[in-house]
Amino acid sequence: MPELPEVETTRRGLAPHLLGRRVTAVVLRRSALRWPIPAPIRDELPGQTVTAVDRRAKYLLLQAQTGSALLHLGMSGSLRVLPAATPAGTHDHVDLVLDSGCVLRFHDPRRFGCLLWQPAGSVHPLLADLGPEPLADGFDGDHLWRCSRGRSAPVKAFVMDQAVVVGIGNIYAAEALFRAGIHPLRAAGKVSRARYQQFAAAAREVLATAIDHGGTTLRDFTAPDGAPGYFVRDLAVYGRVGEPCRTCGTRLRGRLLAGRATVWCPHCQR
DNA sequence: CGTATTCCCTGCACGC
DNA sequence: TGCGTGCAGGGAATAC
Repeated sequence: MPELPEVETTRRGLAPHLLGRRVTAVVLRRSALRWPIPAPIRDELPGQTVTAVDRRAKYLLLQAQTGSALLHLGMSGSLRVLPAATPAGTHDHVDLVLDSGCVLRFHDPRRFGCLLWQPAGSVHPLLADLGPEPLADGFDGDHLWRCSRGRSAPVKAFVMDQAVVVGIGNIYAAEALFRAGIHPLRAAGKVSRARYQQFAAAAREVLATAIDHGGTTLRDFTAPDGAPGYFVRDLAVYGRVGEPCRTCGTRLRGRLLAGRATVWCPHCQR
């Protein structure tokens, strides 16, 4: 599902098609995804040129002159660049028509995604309280250790909190915790500084490798050229409940944690 | 403030 | 074959 690597894969795929292109029209086949699509997307964006395609956390920002289009893929969203004449299918909610003869098409069956507008010079409230980027300077084990003191929530929920560190969702939390040898149910405040340093390194490695492999495709995700992500073959624990641990052979355990499927190796993770 | 729970939505895998 | 049920999950909203 779209976590940081899938959003970054999308960003990299979109950039060459969008940079320097003018949005000639916006086609809204649905007025709201998770939230109503604000008027400036329809009224202000057409005629403007895309000057940058950025990512912050799991959000994509298409920078234009008077503001930025802010996109979130939610659970099932994907963006494709297609020839303008390509007929729209079910759940193809929005097209940004480009002066290149292509359209940027937003497809999202479950409609947990969003398309919002951020006026130039302002920061959208959704972006205001986000934690550091895990692949940038400013994120390390000490940051996690300091944030976690006194927190009794399970460490898995803690590292998925976007105010603590961004971009880590259910899949990559499970994978990074496995690589760091940390049990997902352990209280965040009881995890040592050294363990958080291991986790930070593991998270960087998992995210970077997943980006190299074009993300993880379980069902819906595709890159803008339609390609699936191949990191699914590298998953050590996610989706493997009851199967043997690839390190020690122990049967992987699973349970629901804060509404999320959680998987771990009872031997390798403490 | 922190934590746990609910809800939004559709498609698909199940079991009967 | 078809129908009901449960699950998938990002993250805001809500309750405590």
